[in-house]
Amino acid sequence: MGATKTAHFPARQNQMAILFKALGHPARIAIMEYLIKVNTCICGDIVNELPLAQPTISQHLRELKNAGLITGNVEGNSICYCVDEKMIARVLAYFENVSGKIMKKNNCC
Amino acid sequence: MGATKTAHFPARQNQMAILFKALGHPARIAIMEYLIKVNTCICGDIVNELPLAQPTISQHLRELKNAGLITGNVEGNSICYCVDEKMIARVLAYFENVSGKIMKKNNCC
DNA sequence: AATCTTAATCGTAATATTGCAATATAACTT
DNA sequence: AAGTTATATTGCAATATTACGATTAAGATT
Repeated sequence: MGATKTAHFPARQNQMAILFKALGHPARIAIMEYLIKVNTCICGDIVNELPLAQPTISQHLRELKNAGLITGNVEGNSICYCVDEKMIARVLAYFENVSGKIMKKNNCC
Repeated sequence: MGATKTAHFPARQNQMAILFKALGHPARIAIMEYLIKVNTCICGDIVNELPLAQPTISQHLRELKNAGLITGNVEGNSICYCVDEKMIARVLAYFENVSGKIMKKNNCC
């Protein structure tokens, strides 16, 4: 006991959870927002931008990349990271769907 | 070391991270989706719906409530949980904003 | 080639999360 | 009041996450 019972849930729910989990840390929110702000891809600038050590940033970048939220392209010496629009669109679509279902009626307690 | 350096990030980013973190578990996604599906508020039915023990569900419900994603109202013997539309709307707005900023131009690597 | 720069990886300590059995609490039922 | 039902809390084991110093890997620069 202690590990998430991933196998007991449908793949779709697991996938959404992976996306949200990746966004569930202020450093990773900050990285995403910075990437969106500067648009053109950045790498080690993030280390200068955030109050965390380089290995920690690298670790957070890997998690965002594993979740599919960003991509990293080797560019000579450095690595160029950028937001993956498709994933953002996917999360947006999820909430639009959810939001629509709630709005229908919410005669709750 | 080991704890998130919350104090080093702006409150807004911390708040968004709390919301996403709460959604970052398949059981909590399942609970949210179930609540949305049945609309009218439910309590212990969730225990029958999901493959987790009652204390575990109770714990997940508390986390969703702490994040502000659901509300729980005492109704006689049982407790009636429901989705908080305001929070869903807030997350939706976040992604609409983010999505709009990305769409502008994404001439990335 | 020696050095510098950039970023990943390794190892590890501190802390958080997940899950559940056992127990507690609170309201309802008889 | 005693029993039932519904949910929360406690305590704990297993596992995951967070953060970083030290090191490594790989391309760039001199």
